[in-house]
Amino acid sequence: MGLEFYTQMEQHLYIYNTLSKTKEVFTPITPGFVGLYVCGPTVYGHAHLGHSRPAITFDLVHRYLKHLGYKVRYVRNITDVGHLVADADEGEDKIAKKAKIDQLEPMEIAQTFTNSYRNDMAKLNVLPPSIEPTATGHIIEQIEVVRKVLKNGYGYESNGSIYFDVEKYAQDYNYGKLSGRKLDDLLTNTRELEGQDEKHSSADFAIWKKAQPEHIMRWPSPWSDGFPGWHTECIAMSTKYLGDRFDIHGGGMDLMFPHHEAEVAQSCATLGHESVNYWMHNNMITINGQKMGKSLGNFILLDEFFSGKHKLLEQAYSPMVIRFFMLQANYRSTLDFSNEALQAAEKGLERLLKAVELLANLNVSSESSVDIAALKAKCYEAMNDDFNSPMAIANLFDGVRMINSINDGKAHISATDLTALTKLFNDFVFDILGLQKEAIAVEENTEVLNEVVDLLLNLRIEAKANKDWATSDKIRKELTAMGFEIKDTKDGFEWELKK
RNA sequence: GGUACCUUGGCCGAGUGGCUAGGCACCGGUCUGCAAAACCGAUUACGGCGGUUCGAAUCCGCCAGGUACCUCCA
Repeated sequence: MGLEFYTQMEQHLYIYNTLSKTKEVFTPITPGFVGLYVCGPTVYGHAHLGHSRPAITFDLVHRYLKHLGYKVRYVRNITDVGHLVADADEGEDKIAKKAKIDQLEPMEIAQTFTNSYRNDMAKLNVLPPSIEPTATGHIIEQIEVVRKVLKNGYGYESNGSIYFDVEKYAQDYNYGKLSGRKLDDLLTNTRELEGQDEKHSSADFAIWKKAQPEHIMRWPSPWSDGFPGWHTECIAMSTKYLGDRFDIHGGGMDLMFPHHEAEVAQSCATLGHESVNYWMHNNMITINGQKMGKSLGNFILLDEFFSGKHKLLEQAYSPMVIRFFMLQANYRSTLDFSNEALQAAEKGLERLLKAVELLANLNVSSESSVDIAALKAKCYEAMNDDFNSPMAIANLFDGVRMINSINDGKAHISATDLTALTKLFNDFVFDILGLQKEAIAVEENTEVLNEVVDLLLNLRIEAKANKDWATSDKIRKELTAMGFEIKDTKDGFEWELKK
């Protein structure tokens, strides 16, 4: 394993870079090491379906890079500053005001939703990042970024707030190179909005905001008591932990502009060069063909998927079904959620995991009628092509058919090939795709349950021996209705409890 | 309104110029007392119109629909 393993793989890993809009060969800055930064959640509510897409996308990236033998430092921030005044929902109480009255600390709210987020991510089997920095923990670093922007002449103060001077910056650098925007278009197409008078230009963005009286999250700075602008947060923390130049920066496509564009600008304005070599953006999610929004009534929390408690959901969907469903689509495509699609994914996942279990029981032959090396090559080829998990999964299903055929005695496999096939499936299904077997629903009294079911099925065998099909079918039918799956075999029966 | 991207069979979703994606559903067959599971096989396709090409789902243009951003906050 390790680096030797990587160098053995003759293919290169290609990554689609938003900067160039092409797939580029991935070359890390320091051989053997990868710095990966991903924009994390804003902790002002429980995680919804939309949060899972970037988390799972970059978990796949993280896992695959590790699998290739890289030592990955994965930084994913927690945004816990700046939003605690008036929220997106006008109708709701302003959290800061409420916080004061109810004796709730804003940090307590942030902590609650941070814990909730981590809990949901763990259920989705998303590996924790190496570093999970908070914005509130890096105020000094952000003030330092603001100071450098001012010192280099790319910012100005206005009534205690500091703004990034986009037009000045655009004279020296290409503002819009990441998102494909043109500054002229931005200036002509921007509508006039209230509260913009502090800015010289509508394209400028705040890097330090003076706090209004009701804003209780505030820090002293040379300019005012206030808080850092959101765009400053990520560039301060990414470069702190990954260096002035690092390999990969990820996030949702919705963040490309202005957030990531502003990061590029601040990087150039403070360091004189860009920090990020590869920008990766995951696409968005729709539900029944519509975008997700609170006003549309299709806003579904992750926990509601897990419990099935939402009016649009016909049933509960386990975290692994959500994960598998997402991995069956390319991360750069929009993905549409529906009950029908999720139920299909649930069955597909079951088929895949069942085949993995069969691997341990396969009989070996002196020769193989299956080509494991070719299968393995196709799986890596897929992943090396910009993390094409749907293609990798399609290849794994070819492997599933092999496994089932061998199990049926219609194909055979040598001991060496079986070892290779088992390793391939363990690597891809568990390590790279990050799937896992579901916890068994019935955990208590399992032994007694086993005995009772076996007893019933043995009675059924007797009935069958007597050709008493009525009794035999009644037992099977009722057990099936309870959620058991009954399979007759040559020697007797097999059963399992579904869900 | 502007910019970018997308539109594949009953459903989801790969695929960038000629070659079976895959999963789920459905149908036929093998197996089974009958089923289930598994295996084998069949069927259903590239939004609309026009163009380039010997040949297009794949390139170009127009139209329709969708998504994201274009504003504060994150």
